[in-house]
Amino acid sequence: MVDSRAEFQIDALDADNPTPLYYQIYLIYRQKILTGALENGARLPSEEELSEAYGVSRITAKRSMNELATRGLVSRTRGRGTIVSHVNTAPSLASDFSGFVEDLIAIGTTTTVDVLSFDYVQPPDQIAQQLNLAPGALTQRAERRRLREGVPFSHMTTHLPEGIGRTFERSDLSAKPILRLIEEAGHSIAEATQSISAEPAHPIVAQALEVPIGSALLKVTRVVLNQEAVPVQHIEVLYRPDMYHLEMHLRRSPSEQGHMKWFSL
Amino acid sequence: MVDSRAEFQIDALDADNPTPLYYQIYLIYRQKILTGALENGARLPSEEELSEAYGVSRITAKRSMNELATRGLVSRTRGRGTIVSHVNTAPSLASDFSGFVEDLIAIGTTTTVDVLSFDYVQPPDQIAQQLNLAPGALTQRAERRRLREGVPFSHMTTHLPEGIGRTFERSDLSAKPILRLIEEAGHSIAEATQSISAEPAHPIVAQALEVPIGSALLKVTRVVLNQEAVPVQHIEVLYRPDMYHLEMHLRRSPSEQGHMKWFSL
DNA sequence: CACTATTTGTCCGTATGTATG
DNA sequence: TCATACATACGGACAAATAGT
Repeated sequence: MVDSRAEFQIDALDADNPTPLYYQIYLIYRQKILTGALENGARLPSEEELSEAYGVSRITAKRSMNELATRGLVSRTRGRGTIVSHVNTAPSLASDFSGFVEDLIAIGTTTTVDVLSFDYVQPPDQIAQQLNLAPGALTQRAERRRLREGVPFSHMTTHLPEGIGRTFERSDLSAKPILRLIEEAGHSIAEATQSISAEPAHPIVAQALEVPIGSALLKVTRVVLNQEAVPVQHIEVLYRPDMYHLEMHLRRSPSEQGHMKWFSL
Repeated sequence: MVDSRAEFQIDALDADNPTPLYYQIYLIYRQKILTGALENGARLPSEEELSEAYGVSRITAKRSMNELATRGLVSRTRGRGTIVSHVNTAPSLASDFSGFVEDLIAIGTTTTVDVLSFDYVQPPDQIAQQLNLAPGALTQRAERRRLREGVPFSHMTTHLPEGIGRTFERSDLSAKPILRLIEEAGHSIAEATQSISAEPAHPIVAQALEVPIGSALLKVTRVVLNQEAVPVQHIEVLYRPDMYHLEMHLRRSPSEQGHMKWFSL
């Protein structure tokens, strides 16, 4: 029953969280600007209003605004206030489920691939299990990064059974989609199971995607099977939410009209 | 070409991020424990190893471990080290796309609903547009929270056109699924468009979901249409990734065998 | 033109939190 | 545990630019 909240009144910040207050407020408005909730030219609350709304001193409110200003998201002028000075140039790519991003040459923009690491390792238990591997078996682990117009876009970690991995080289990974390499190794791809969640950016991933540590990423984990139902690939992809999102269409199944059942298209 | 990285070497923490170092390290291991990457009984690195790996003083490393200990995630004993003492009791709920979570009375566990706020407002432009409303039209905005076994699970913000909203009361929202209320208002639900992304926890949401501000949440935005293709609901749901994820099965479409096309089941 | 309200810029002193050796 | 350095946050006070009356 948390209802003591007027029109634009905002509840107190998290006191348990040691993240500085000015930074928490900075993050809130940064998000509003990057998601387009606050458009270019929009005026932010005054320092007085902010300190009122969040229950902080004016100095702290000011600092959060200055943080936005030094990163070029807003411009500030005495007597005029704080104005958004950021044009949302790159609307986030959308993907429906008709194709993997692997093959997104769509939308006119091209993406490039960086291979960040490439080696053969004993995979974590969970991955070994999902790939149905014998204990101690090796996998080819590759970390790659996809960029659109030079901006990092997604971070992919793939594990392939060693037998498949040995059929190609590190350099092939930046040239061809990995699913094509698997097919060239003689495995006809048939189906996949996919899990979608969210995860904070690990320091390594944060660096690769050029986002702050701990910022929210969309996570897709997928196990791909060949026609004999043998797992041939485990992939975990972390997407920058400001550059990518999934879209899908659901339609109610006629036979289940009374039961709120749906299926996706 | 970021490849300067040994086996378990971990890169430096984010210096730009003013979040305290001990807290950043705490969050990293908290995540590993909650996601099950570190299972109950597993041993964490020693303070010495941590301070080495992250480039911080031993005191800072110690503090991050103590933070885990005071929250009951690990237990620490002199000479023995730091041991995970957390059993992953509630494996995260999975939903395929055969049913909305609205009606997840499945899996034996029951969920309850809190109504956090309930009012009539002029919606943000983007929502007004997606609901195809005239400028200035009102919507019923309700913020609700879903809990499983007392633990907050998801935060839902719904907007309904005023005409539909007026057909029921605030108290109905905690008793019946909202889609059922819409149907009782005479709208037969036919299809929906859904967008999936990730978002950091806003202070208000963080409080409602009992997670740290800024932690990663799974975001699902859905517009539901009735049989006449008129939008009847806009809903934005934020899920705790440790308690919920989406799962789906993809099968290659036979006709597109050569083009890496898939469709979901 | 002055007058006023608004809003940001700058400065002080002090208390507390973070991180180091 | 201690001493030290630095960052964060507070309240208060005053200056300077902007916009409207």
